Amino acid sequence: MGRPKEFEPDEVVAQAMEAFWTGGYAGTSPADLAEATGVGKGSLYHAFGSKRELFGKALEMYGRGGDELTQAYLNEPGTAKERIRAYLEFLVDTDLEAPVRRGCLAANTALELGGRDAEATEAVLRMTNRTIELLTERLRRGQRDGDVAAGVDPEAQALLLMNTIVGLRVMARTYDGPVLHGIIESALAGF
Amino acid sequence: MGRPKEFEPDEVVAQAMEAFWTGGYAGTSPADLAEATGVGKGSLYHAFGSKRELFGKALEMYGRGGDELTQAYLNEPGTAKERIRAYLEFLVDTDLEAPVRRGCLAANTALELGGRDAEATEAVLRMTNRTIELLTERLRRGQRDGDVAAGVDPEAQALLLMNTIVGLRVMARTYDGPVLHGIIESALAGF
DNA sequence: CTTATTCTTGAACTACAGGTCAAAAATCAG
DNA sequence: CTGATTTTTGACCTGTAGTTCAAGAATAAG
Repeated sequence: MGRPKEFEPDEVVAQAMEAFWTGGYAGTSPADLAEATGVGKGSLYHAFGSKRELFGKALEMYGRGGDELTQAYLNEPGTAKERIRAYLEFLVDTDLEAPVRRGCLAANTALELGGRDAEATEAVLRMTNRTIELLTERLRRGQRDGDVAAGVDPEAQALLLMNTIVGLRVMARTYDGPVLHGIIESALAGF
Repeated sequence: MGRPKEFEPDEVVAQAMEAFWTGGYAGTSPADLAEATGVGKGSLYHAFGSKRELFGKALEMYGRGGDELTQAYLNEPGTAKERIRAYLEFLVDTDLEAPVRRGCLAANTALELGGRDAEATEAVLRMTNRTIELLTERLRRGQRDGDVAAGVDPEAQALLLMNTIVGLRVMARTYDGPVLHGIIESALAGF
């Protein structure tokens, strides 16, 4: 009973996520969030407790989305290298197509809050570790399928790829498509 | 004539740079800057005009320092791979040793202001381009000296290295030494 | 010493961040 | 309809960001 909510919490979190993604944590004010979500400031506080908690939910949602996306890309038919290339190109291209270069919410958060906010740091760490895990698995499968050389260390290579991805998403702030695609090709030449 | 300044502008810029490096642009208030530099808020404004202008000077100083450092590391005796390894390890180690993980001012700025502040974006671009240039030259010299394979494309490899560096400095926010050094070794295996 | 000039200090100001709260509105149980 | 419950709304509050400014202090020229 009681008055029913006039919004879908998940939808609001999704819109808040977009706002934080574009503006950063500190750079997005409660007023901004109210405008982005169409929900009054008071209601947001009533429903989510604080700006920080809402950000937590947004980060979580981002992690889930990224996980699904990574799996989807890596599991489509093709060799490990083909699928990883497609994944990296997707990341870079969506970044470049966006009206505002905003990179990766996780990387942005790592830089903005890393070290200063334990929970956020952990959340980011979980996401990157998960991606490394998925990449490692995909490389292992590539070795079983015979399209990745047996001499490759899947975990080390996955770590290097993760590092490359993080780099790309920062470089996407200042460099353009051809440069970024060139980097992808160079990175893929390593295995 | 007139009353003499009670501080060395360069010293103040250096201290402001440290403060911005640690706290980010938005995260460092005029009050913080006054405390970090030991110069009154009013004097800072009198001498530098605005927080943004002071940040500009700090970025510039950071760029000069980075440039010198890069040259120093790359030009010491050794093969290209040895010198680049030493350079990357230096970057990672100083980052890890610092009481506060603060990464790279340029990368931090790219993420915080990239796209939103044209001047800052350009300043960052100049720095990375300069580093790429230095790496390219060093690889070319390696080819002349015979310690880098002729088949390597110096510019492409330098771009990839730059991307790796950027990645490392973000990853340094959440990962520890062994992981980061592993990434360095994997990255160096590529040429 | 006077004057012009430049710097310092601290108060003051406007704007907005982040958050709270009381009152009104919407629902359901009885 | 009444009461209990939950949400919405918008006013309101405290603190701080970023900046400005007037007054005083330190210097050099004449």
